[in-house]
Formats: sequence, C-alpha cells, structure tokens
Amino acid sequence: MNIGEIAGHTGLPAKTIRYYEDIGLICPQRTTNGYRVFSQTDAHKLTFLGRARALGFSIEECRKLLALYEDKDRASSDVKDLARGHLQEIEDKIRQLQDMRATLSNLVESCAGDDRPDCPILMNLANPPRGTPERE
Amino acid sequence: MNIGEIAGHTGLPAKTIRYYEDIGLICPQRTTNGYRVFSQTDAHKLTFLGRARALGFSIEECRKLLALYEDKDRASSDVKDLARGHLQEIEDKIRQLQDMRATLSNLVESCAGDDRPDCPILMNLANPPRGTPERE
DNA sequence: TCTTGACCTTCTAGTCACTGGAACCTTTAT
DNA sequence: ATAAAGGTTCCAGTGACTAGAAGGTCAAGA
Repeated sequence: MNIGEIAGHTGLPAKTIRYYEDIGLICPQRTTNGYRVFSQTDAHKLTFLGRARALGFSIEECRKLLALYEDKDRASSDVKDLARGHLQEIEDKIRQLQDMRATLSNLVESCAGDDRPDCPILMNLANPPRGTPERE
Repeated sequence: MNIGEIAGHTGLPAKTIRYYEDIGLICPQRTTNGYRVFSQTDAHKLTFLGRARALGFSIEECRKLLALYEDKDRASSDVKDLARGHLQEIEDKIRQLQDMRATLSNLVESCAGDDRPDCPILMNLANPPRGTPERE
C-alpha cells in the first residue's frame, strides 16, 4: 500500500503519516522509486496511533503505548497506569473548562446584549471580584 | 511601575507582558534607560487580559474585547456575541473531553492491571470497534 | 570606589502536533 | 506526447508563550 491508500484506510492525512515516520513512530519500507510501502503491520500501528490520539494521548504517550503494544511480555499494569494518568489529566481539564463555563455563562446571562454600552462582562474582566484566579 | 512590579500586581509573568507588548496588546512608555514604565491604564489592561485569558479567550478574542473595552460607544450586544461564541466553544470541548473520559474510563476499568500481558486497552486501540471515530 | 546582586533589555530558538505550500519526480491514462 | 494525479523533500507557519544567552542599569554595602 502506498501512502494515499493507507491514508484512506486509517483516516489519517498523508502529511500526518509522513510526520509520524519523521519522528520515528513508524518506519515503512521504500520501493526503488522512493515511494513508501506500508505493510499490514504499519497499517495496524497507524490505526493504533489514530485511535490513541483520538483519545487524547500525547505523541510521547503514544510512543510508550506502541512500545507496550509491541512488547509481548509487558505487564498490563504498565498500560493501565499510563491510561489512568491520562484519564486524570482529562478529568482535570474537564473541571477547568466547567469552571470557565460556569463563570462565563453567568456573565453572558447578566449582559443585556442590546445597543447600550453598559456591559457586566467587560466590567468583570476589568475588575474581577476578589479571589478570582488570574490564570487558568 | 516597572515590569517586575506590574508582574507582581497582575500575576502575569514579565515574559508574557513583554510578549503582549510585542504583539501590540499594550504599549507602555519607556524611561531614558529603556526600561518600560506601566501606567495605571496599562495595569488595568493587563488585569483585563489576564482575566480574559483565564476564561479561555484566545489572544485575538482578547484583542477584540480590549477594543470594545476601550470603545465607550460600543454596544453590549457585541461583547455578548463574542462571549457567547466562546462559551459555545468551551461547551464543545467539554463534550469532546467527556466522550474521551467515558471511553477511557471504561477501558481502564476493564483492564486487570496485573503482571500479565493481556490488556483490553491495547486491544481496543489496535482494533477499535466499528463506528469508532478515528480522529477526535 | 568597587563590587555584588537583582533588576532590566533584546534576541534567538524551542515547545506541540501538525499543516500549507513550493519545487520537483513518477506513474497512469488519454 | 502530454496532462492529471499521485508521490517525494524541505521550509515555514500555527498559538501563546517560555528558556536561555549576552549584555546594560541601579541600589546597597565593604
């Protein structure tokens, strides 16, 4: 399979696949004309990567996951630890975003949204109430 | 006020404040020795920026908000629209992360996490069930 | 007066995970 | 023969900083 074909199969853009080769996540063979040839194994790895990325794992986490995937003597606890760590990060992010949403939705509701200039949103931004965290 | 002092007041790192000047969000005066001098107005703008960033507004959105803040003839509806748009983005992100969390937490729970190699997490990544989105 | 240390300045380059585009080569179909 | 549709490499840009180097300035103490 050449790059376009595998891109179609995995749903990953060709550019991304080249990039993954660049950073050493995969290393497809080459034909004499320099075209990449993707084996069934490469296809599996790319699917794996696409899925792991879709679950929000960073590239470096993907690299570790891929190594565990290839290591038939791994302990499943190693995988679980990695996944649990990532899950924790996701939960932290959700909480952060929920805080933002709460504040912002209050502000939006308190704003008349007409053609007058008075705006509680701007007032809050300029003069945040005490105890407001200044960084997310 | 010089940069260190204002950094202390606003909670923004000096580097960030310099960066904000670089991209034209603020433009403090300079003393003869080249040091930046921050007025009360600059201080307000920086507080505004810190707060807007903490609510997840992008730099370009902050630029627009700042322009509205400075325009005493603005319509509050312009501010509200901007904020509502951003709120929508936040809500989309939350939903996306919640999807990830649901999947990932199922996977984590299904994994024994012992010293055996069998691992449903890796199996799911390598062979995602049909209908699984391959990109977040 | 000299020195030390804490400031300040600018500049370059790195982060993350791609993405766009240019310039060029190969294959396939007409 | 040619044109379209693939492939290749390499360089630069994204967002919002952040680290670090190399150097200038200022206030206090010996």
